[in-house]
Amino acid sequence: MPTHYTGTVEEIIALNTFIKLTRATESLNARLAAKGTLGNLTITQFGVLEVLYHLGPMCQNEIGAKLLKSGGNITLVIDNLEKRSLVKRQASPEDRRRRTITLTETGRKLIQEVLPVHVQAITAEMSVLNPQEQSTLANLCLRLGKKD
Amino acid sequence: MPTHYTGTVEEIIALNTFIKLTRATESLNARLAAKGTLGNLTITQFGVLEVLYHLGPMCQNEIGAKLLKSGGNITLVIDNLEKRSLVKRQASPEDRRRRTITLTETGRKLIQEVLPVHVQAITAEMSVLNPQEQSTLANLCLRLGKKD
DNA sequence: CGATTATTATTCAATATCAAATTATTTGAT
DNA sequence: ATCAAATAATTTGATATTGAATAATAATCG
Repeated sequence: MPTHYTGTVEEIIALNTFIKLTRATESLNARLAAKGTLGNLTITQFGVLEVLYHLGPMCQNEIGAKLLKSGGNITLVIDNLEKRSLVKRQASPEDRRRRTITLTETGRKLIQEVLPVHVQAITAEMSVLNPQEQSTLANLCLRLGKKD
Repeated sequence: MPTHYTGTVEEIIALNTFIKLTRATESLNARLAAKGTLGNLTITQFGVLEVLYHLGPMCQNEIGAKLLKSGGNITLVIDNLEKRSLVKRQASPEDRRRRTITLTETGRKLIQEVLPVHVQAITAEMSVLNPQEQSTLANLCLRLGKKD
């Protein structure tokens, strides 16, 4: 029904699964964005603050690796966060190529305030599946996402 | 382990599932992009050609609804496809606000050529899960993506 | 009929995103 | 120790993406 592609049974199943996975992720994110629980942050900005909050200061490279984003992208996102004084760049003493990124007090306060609200929103959206179903989904996704 | 957030069991499970879902989708797409099976098309351009190929000519609005993209975005993507002569805009006779988008012969040839290769790549990536697991995943995602 | 409302596409401004090129620095091998 | 290769950040150019504003057209309702 969703797939109009003609191919082997294996291909139809794979394509159908891929499409549903993609659509679930996109529509979930669209609904979360519509709820406005991200506190005037983009998804990626939120991700950067969140990773700094939970894992402590780190260089841009590491942030990019955690979030699966390119270096050039992280440079821009950090630029925009820095303009709003949510993070700051510091020279790294051991390696002068690196800039260590730290949360400012403002940044910490913001993520502390926004995170629980956003987690609530995620929890509400996910609740169409019961905990066991969610765990099943998480495990399947974990295997699919491997190789990172 | 992946989630450093402190909250209720329900929240932890939901957040963990959400993160794994997001990462699976992103890393899957990154690996597919790396394979270069998209024939010099971006994901969205591919999506536009694919939907026109399988569902026939339609106006930009409809394309946007299918792909969950904004109107402004579709205008630009169609612009870029039109520059490469892969689609063309036609005035709609019944409604002069609409532009009907049609595949050109070049566009049809391209998507016919690229689609099977890309489906193969998707099938290969999905094959870490057996067909039954894929179906389970598809069903869970379908329920999660509802409300579109 | 005529005015209000809705819909379609476009434009604009801001942010995201990647890949490729560049610069600065570090590391490793000889 | 020196030189080559690797790594970190930045810049640039192209495309994506949204939301808001606008213009053109259509539909509705009083």
